[in-house]
Amino acid sequence: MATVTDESIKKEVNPMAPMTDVSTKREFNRGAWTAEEDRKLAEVIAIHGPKKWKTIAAKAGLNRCGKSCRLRWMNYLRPNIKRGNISDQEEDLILRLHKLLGNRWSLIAGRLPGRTDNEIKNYWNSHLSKKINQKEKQSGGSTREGSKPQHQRVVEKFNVEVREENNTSHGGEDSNISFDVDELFDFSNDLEWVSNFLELDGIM
DNA sequence: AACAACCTCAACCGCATCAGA
DNA sequence: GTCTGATGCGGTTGAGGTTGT
Repeated sequence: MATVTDESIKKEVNPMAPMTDVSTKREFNRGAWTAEEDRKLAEVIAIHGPKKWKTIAAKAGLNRCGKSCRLRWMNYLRPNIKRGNISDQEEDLILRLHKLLGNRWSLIAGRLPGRTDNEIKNYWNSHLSKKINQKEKQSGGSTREGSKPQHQRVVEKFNVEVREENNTSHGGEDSNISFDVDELFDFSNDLEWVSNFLELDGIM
C-alpha cells in the first residue's frame, strides 16, 4: 500500500544513506528513505497501526529510530496525503492562517486536509515569505507587528480548541475542519476576515 | 559546456509536552 | 508527586536540482 513517491524512487538510487556504521555514535540509518524501507514501514503500520514508533521501527526491521519512522509516515506514507501543487485557495488560506497563528505549522496544516506541517513550513519558507517581503517592500508599510497582542490571544484560544478537538476525535486521520473553508474566502481583506474569524470564535 | 549561485524540500535535531508506571 | 519513555512540534541543515553567467 505504500505509495512510493517519485522522489523516494529517485533517492533510492542515490546513496546518501550509508553513513550507518561509519558513525560510531549513531547506530541508526539516516538520510533518504528507500522504496524498500517505505514498503516495510507501511506494512508494519498496516498491521500494528501508527503508534509505538520504536516498536514499529524494530518490527519492520528498519535500522531507523522511531522518530524517523514517524516523520516518514506522517509526511509521505500516510493515506490521503496531497503532495505538491498547492492551489491558490490553499495558498491564500495558508497566508491568512499564518497571519493569525504565526509559525504554528501543525495548526495550519490541520486546516488543510492532506497537507503536512512540514510541507507547509517548506512552502512558506521558500515561496510565501518571499512573496510577503516583496509585497511589504512595494507597499512600504509593514503591518506585521501591528496586531501582536491579538495574535497571541488567537493562538492561545486556537490551541485550546484544537486540543479539545483532538481529544474528542483522536485517531482521526485528517483533522476535521471546524469552520467552512469557503467562508474564509468571502472576506475582501485581511482585517475584515480576521475580525470576522475572531467574532465567530467568540474570542473578541 | 562548465561552473557558480540560488532554490527546494526531505530529513534531522533539540526541546516541550504528554501519558503511564 | 516524580520519573521515564513516547510523541509532537518548530527550526535548521544539506543534498540534489535548477537557473544564470
